[in-house]
Amino acid sequence: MEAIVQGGPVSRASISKQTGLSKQTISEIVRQLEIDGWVRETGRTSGHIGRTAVTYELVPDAAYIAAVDLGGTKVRVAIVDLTCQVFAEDVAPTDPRGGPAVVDQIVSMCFAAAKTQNIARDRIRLAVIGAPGAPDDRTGRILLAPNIAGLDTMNVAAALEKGFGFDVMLENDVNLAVLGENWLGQGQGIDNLAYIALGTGIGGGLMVGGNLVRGASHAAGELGFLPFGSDPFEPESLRSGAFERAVASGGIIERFRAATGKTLGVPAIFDLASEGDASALTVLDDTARLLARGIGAIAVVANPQKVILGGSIGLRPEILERVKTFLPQCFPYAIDVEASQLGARAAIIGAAAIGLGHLHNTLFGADTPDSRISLPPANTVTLREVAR
Amino acid sequence: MEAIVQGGPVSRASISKQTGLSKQTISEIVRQLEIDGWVRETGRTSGHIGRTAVTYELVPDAAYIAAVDLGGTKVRVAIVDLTCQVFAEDVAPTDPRGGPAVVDQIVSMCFAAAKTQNIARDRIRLAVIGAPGAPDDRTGRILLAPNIAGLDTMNVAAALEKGFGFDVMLENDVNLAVLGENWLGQGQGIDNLAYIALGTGIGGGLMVGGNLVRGASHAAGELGFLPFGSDPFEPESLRSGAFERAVASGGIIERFRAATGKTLGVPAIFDLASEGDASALTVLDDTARLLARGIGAIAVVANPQKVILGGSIGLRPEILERVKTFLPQCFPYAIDVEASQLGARAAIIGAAAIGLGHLHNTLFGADTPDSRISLPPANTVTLREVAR
DNA sequence: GTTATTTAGTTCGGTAACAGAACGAATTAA
DNA sequence: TTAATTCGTTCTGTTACCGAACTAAATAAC
Repeated sequence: MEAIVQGGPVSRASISKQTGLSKQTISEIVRQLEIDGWVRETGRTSGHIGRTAVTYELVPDAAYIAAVDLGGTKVRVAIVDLTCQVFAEDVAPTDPRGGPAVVDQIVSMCFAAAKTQNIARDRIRLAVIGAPGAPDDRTGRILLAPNIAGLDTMNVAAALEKGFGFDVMLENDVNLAVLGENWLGQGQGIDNLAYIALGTGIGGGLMVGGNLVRGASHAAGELGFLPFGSDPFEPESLRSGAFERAVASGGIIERFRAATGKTLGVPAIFDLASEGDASALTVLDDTARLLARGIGAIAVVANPQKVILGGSIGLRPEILERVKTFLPQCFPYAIDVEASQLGARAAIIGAAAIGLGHLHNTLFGADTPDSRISLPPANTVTLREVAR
Repeated sequence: MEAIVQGGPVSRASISKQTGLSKQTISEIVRQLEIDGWVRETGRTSGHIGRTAVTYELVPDAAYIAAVDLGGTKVRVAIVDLTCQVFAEDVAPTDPRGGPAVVDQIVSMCFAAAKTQNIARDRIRLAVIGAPGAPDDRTGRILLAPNIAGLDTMNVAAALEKGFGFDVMLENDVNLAVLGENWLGQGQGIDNLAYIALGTGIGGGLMVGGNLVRGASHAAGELGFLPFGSDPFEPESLRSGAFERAVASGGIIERFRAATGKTLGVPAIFDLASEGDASALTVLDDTARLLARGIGAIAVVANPQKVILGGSIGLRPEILERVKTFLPQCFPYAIDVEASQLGARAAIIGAAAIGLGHLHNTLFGADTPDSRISLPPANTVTLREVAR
């Protein structure tokens, strides 16, 4: 029934052709789905030779998914239906107490958002939570997430499932971002895709052969520890990452301070650069050179077709244009690099992607030939803002 | 029928338990395989309560595979049976004319090796060729292989299939090596595995989630272009790789020459180091530090559980012990690093692995849930040398 | 030695997930 | 109006399994 998910109104004969299954088989399956309430008739085709066909579509509000992007400073939630239409969305500062307080915050924000649209709680079937660090499937803990207290000492997944009353999936937030780009962003249709989030820190998400790369201990993409930018053998590099020290906002501020004696924030340094300040321009150049090298390192290992930049610094056009200048100077073949158009919403969209794929699979018993996520195509999806 | 492949003599009831299929289904399948000549009875179980069972095994010589490791200087071929027993093996210098001459050389070496064991040509069902560079599935060419002339201007796959008279598969040689390690080497049972071949040059093979990483243009693993070791913005680095210039044999020789004024080959430098020569020891230390950083870079992107070192330099114990010292100094968490025990044979074994997996799949119509290769377990496999 | 228990293997009849063939239904084209 | 095309249903069939029941053949217990 991927054919119904994959397209808008569709006839049974059309599904038969797309899937190679016989018309009688498709008729039977669609009959059952209609009885169960998952699909409905939308009308008939017209304007072509031959008998007109009855068209069917997925019933969008048969179920909803809660998508959450949990960050060290903010938490963003959204309620989406089976066609990924966003019915409710909210952003709030992350509860600084961490642990159970954050769990409670997530649950109540989701249910509050649903309530603003009169979506009953029992229509929400699944929640997907993107969080910094490495979610541990076996223990339900979130490891390597120093920005939020208490998540590595409790079973976050179980607590969320208890609070929500339905299934919860945890995933790294940058991994969700690359999924979101792959689904609705500039990474559509690309099986080998990298995403770099550069801001206060730096992290990466990677898809290889259409699959997310998590790694043996879910530590893939910890780009801050690339062994260049500063001396990787220094103790400070072991703690916070040789590359992150140099390329993220702290490194930018430090390089500007070393050149000018002044301590400014990153936005102010970008402002000075746009006014032609020589030191600021040099700092941006050095940042972009480092980022180009980081992109080269990813390309050497995994050969992505495209690299998408996100994060407060990664989204800056000044950085992208410089990276495009420097990358060909330090890497032997062309790599497509773009700034994310989804921006801060990439992870939410990725969460919705995982949730929809999971829900579709469990509802329709789909047996995908690999672990690729099967989703509606981008042109059937609308992202509708709602007033908060 | 993976159960038969996966174990030695096995009873139908045992297969039924392993696979969850019913006894009657298994009986029927085994009957058909026996009729077709793929399996045969080996005897009966004994010494347990209940009826004794008839045991079956794969008929090893029902088919053979030709495994080939094509390098710039040598070509190594092997003929293996369905249990990966090596019946014939040969090594020869690669024909320097390249192109069609190399194709002819491969074909004739394989058939000659088979003839030494009286294996009829029509018993060989498949050839797997590992070559440097990037095999292009669409055109049958091998790109990025400067060491062997003419492979990027002809359809190598088609020429080999014409010469052999059966199917041919092409794959990158380092990718085959990591597969070999994953199957019969120290990477057994590891889904996230990296292999580094360091000698005249450097290359990497990577498995993520049990799958080979080839990348968008099959350029994954070109470790020579990691952006450190030397300045990646220098034109020479763009040509031959900033990292490769520094860490491979050319870089070792150059660093020793710069320190001593003498030009020696790599083996001689290692000899001097074992005699306590301070400059030679420093050169080895620097090489290992660079290699440790390279391992760190792979770990940052893909988080492998283990890294296996191969190649003439990578196999040196002096390098491994230094890498183990330096890696914890520049990377925040432990990575298991080992020197390959398969050594120069890793790629041949990987070729046999791919060939066997492919053959098993086509013969038994196996529908694996993902693209993992299904192979006999290591303990049923013998690598038997034959006199040449 | 006989009986009880356990495990292997076969037979019989059945289900689920499809499919080919045929044909009626409903539209446009000639 | 007829011909051609496409949709959808009915009827019958195939394949890849399965449960239930039973026979066969071994060890364990008495």
